This record gives sequence, structure tokens and C-alpha cells, in this order.
Amino acid sequence: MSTAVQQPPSKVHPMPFCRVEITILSIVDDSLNVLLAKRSKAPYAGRWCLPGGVIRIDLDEDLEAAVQRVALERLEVELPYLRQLCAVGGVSRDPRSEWGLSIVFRGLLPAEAFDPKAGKRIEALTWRPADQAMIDTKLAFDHAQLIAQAVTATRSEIERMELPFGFLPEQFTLGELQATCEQILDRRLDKSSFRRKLDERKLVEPIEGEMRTGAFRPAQLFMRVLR
Amino acid sequence: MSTAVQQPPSKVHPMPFCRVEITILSIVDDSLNVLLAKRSKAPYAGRWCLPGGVIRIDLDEDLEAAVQRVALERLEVELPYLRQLCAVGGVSRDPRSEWGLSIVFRGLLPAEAFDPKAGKRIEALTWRPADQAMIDTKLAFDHAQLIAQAVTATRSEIERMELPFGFLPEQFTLGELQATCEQILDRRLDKSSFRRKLDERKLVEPIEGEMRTGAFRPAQLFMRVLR
DNA sequence: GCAGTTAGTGGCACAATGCAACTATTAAGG
DNA sequence: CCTTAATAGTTGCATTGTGCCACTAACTGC
Repeated sequence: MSTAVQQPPSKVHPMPFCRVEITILSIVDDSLNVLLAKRSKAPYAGRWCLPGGVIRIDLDEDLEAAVQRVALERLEVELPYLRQLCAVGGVSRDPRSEWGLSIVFRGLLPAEAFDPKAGKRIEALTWRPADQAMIDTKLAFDHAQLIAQAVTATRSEIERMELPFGFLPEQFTLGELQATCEQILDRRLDKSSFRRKLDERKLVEPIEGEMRTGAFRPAQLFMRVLR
Repeated sequence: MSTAVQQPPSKVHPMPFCRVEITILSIVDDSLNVLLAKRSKAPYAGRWCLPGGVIRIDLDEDLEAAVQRVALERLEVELPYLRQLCAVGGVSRDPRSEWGLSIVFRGLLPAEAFDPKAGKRIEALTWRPADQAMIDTKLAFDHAQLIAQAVTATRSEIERMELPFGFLPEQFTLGELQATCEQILDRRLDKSSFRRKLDERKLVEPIEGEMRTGAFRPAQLFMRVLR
């Protein structure tokens, strides 16, 4: 028996280059936007892409930890509502024909919680309307497709009444909640049936005595019900 | 500038050990079963696990190709209905504390199409009831959780009327289709509302003149409508 | 006090669903 | 030849979910 077969395969076979990519969505100017970063190096130098980074097995406990480290290092932000979308891997994802494997995550951030121009960031960051980015053929790699997947997944969550608490403060009015859903879906929802569903499925809970006052009639404040 | 920063990170940082795992489901004895393989080596020698294998960047075009190669090599089978479920990765998935990354796929096979005891296979293979496997704490690694995810995903596909054509022959009766769905969900469905949905959403198409004859009244044969 | 705007509720028509009964068609058995 | 048993396929109806619209309530600004 040769020594090679006794070696664990990790030593025998080269492993793919492993990364995490992060699709961070937010509501900017009343519509769904995605955070893009400008590439400084080849390939695709000068093009926009999703922020992401290499998985560091010496630093990261698991995949989520890798995402949080990358988000902190590159964006100086923490992502509380994180969801894994898919993994994409193959030899043709990179024009240099390197075998690349990316695990794609989606994060939700309220626009107030992140200013792409703030801080001492090295790289250029910007919000871009999601409906535009998902069909932008100029984006680097296969990132337009990944954004399309993230948007589709997020919209179908709303259709199933999985609410976008990641876009909302802890306390919110039902009007704010509905407006956020409408901005994600890019269509109007019916108020009474929206509230009926919230009620039947006990998705939110009124905070006794707490009201949002403002220009017009005060509104009851609600908070999410943890499942 | 040091030479290290000019190197691509794949050369600088060690990459995780990358595998694909395959949850193959089938209907055996009128209930949902999952294909398990017996481990011959440590860790978990003698325990059952999902079949899987290393991603070979020298052999595999992409992730699906890796799954098909592993299925062919280890199981001598091709998997036509393949779906990616998730990626799991981290340092604590392997008791040896090696950083492991697995991309998990789900395949559907009709029981007739695969006999775990057939052929000249090296390893022991068996069907196991899915509801039992998904809570079996004796399975190797985190594979019981992965099976639970696969079963949940498959059941919610049926709830959304994504039909399990992978379990059916090309031509089938509506009774066979409904029975398959019931066996996946492990509960009875209403015949008339099931057929109404098939009709409204145009999911299947009758094959003119083709009938399944048998013990009782002959039944119209149908085929899937490609979307 | 009135107009304008948002908050919150209630009614109704229509669609989707679950339940059950009914007919149709075959084989088997007396 | 008729009955029985089993599956195939359809129909009616009650219940529930949903979309649409109208209504009342509460507040600001003029």
C-alpha cells in the first residue's frame, strides 16, 4: 500500500479557494437597495461586487463567524439578521479559471445603521437599487445572479409573512411595518388583510401605553413576538 | 511591499477541507427513507452517515458535477433531481477538530431505481426511515440534522405543490401521484382539492388514450408539464 | 372649526380549501 | 348474471381566507 492512500485527502488533493459573499440589503429612499463594493484589483478592477472575503480556518469558528469577521474588517458593521442563501462553486466562476467556492449570505440593515461613506474605510462602498443591481451585467463575477437570488428569497419571505425585523427598530408602528414590506415587494399591500394576518398568527405584540406621536393621529407601538 | 500580499490568498491561507454530502430520499415500504452508508474508518467507524466525498478541483467542473461524480463512484447511480440544500462549515463538525466544509445536496430516487445491496459496491448501504434517521443521535457527524433539513425542505415543497417527479415514472396516475405526496408528508390529502390544484396550476397533463389497467377501474395516465 | 392626513376597524363579495357524498368502472366470486 | 369490493373520478356545500372599500377616530395646521 502506498503512503498516499493513508494520507487524509486534504493533504492529497488541492482544495478550492473558499470565500463568503455577503448580500446586505437595506431600504434606502423607500426602495430595496444592496450594498456594493468597488474592486481595486484584477480581475474586474474598477467594477462593483458584493463585499466578501476569504474563509480563514485559523480565525473563524464556523461560516457565520467568517461572515461576521469579514463584515467587521471590511465594513465595520455587525450583522444581526444573517441568513445563508446558497453555495456556488466551480472552475468557471473566475475568469482566471481558478476553482472558486463561495458561500453566500444575506444580511438586513436599517439604512440609518450604516453609512457607506462613514468611517475610515479603505474601499469604496455604495447602496444600489436592488432591482437594478440584479440585472446589471457589469457587476463582477456572478454577483448579479447572487443579488437576484437574495432579492427573490427576501420577497418570498415577506409573502410568507416572515417579517423584516432587520429593517426595523425594536419598536415600530404597524404602518411602518407595512410600508417596509411594501418597499421590499415594490407593491402596495391591503391594510386590513395585512393586519388580520399579523393578528391571527400573533407575529407582533402591542407595547401597552407606548405610542408614536407625530404629525397626525398617534399610532400604537408594537414589538416582534419571538418564536 | 512584501511578496506575501501580492500572492493570491489561496496560497497564503490554508483552505478548509471541502466535501459534498448527498441526502438521497426514496419511498420504501410506503414511507420516506434516506440512503445511509456505513463508515469503515475513524472517526465514527462503524456508524452510519450520508454518502459524500471530497470536492476534486482537478476533476469537477462545479458543485453539481462533484455530486454526480461521487454518486457514480460510490453508489453507481446518476441523480436526475438534485437540489442544493445548504452549506455547513466549521471547526467543530469533525471530532478531530479539523475545519470541514460540506455542501449538502438532496436527491430523489424511485426505490426501484436503486438497490443498496446490488452491484459490486465496496461499502455497506441501506435505506432507513427518514423520520427515524433525522433524530438518530448515533449517526456520524451532524448528519442527522442534515437529514432533518432535507426532509423538512422536501415536505414544504410538497405543501407548495412542487411535485416529487423524482419518485415517479414518466407516466403515472393521479392516484399514484397523490399517494407519493401522502407518503412524503406522512398524512392523508383530500382527493378533490389535490386534483383541483393540479388542474388550476396545470402541473400535469393527461396522455391521450393511455390508461393504467389493473385490478380495478382503469386510471388515466398523466405526465409532468415542464415549467 | 374645518381641511388634510394617518390610524384603526368593519362589512361584503369572491376565491380557496376541506369534507363528504355520489357515480363510474373494473375484477372476482358465487 | 348479479353482488361485492376496490379504485377512479366528479360534484355540492360549508368554512375559511383574501382583496376591496368604506367608515370612524385622532391629531396638526390654518
